[in-house]
Amino acid sequence: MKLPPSYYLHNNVVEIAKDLIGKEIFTNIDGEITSGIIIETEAYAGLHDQASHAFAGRRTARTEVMYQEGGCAYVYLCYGIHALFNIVCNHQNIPDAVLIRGVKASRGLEMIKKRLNNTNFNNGLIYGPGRVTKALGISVSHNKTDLHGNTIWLEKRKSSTDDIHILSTPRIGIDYAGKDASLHYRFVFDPEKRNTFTE
DNA sequence: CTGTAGATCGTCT
DNA sequence: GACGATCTACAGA
Repeated sequence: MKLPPSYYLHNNVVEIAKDLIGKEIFTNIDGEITSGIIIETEAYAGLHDQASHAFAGRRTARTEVMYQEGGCAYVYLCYGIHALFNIVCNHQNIPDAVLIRGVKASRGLEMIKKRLNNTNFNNGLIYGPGRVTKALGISVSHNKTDLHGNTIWLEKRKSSTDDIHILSTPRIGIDYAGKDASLHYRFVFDPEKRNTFTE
């Protein structure tokens, strides 16, 4: 049920970001398997998106991962404290990525609680890119991890998500992006319908 | 409940 | 040398 390599090669990263809502992300950290169902994402459309680290072809040691073929992880440190997890998309040399901003805890609940220090568990609803990585045990050391391996991977679920319940809004915390700051590149599963995610 | 200061460090100028 | 795809705690109302 893992998402196939071709899934990440689609040339419209905005559609991928939307489609990722409802997929399940797994991590195996030191033998501890935890997972969460994706409920919030943001698309970063590489070359033509001022909000993207790779805007206008910026190519540095940090952004190099984004130019790899879709299907690997881009994890970087934000504000000196938080690891932010992105899924690299599209073909080689096209630096598209999707930021995972929220999940609903699914497998390994006790471990997830422990990682979150038993605070803000909120019935398993985890909002905020920094908290998602904390809950799943993802750190900057997982940068460039191949998403088809056995450390971090994504799976399809039986019940697909109904598009009607996916809302789009502008992205968060990117005021520096000028006109692109108003693009509806953020996708959220309707908070009022989130109970349909119950197993 | 709303608003804001402080934490903390890699990355780019 | 400045700042960020953030989060938390705490102050004040």
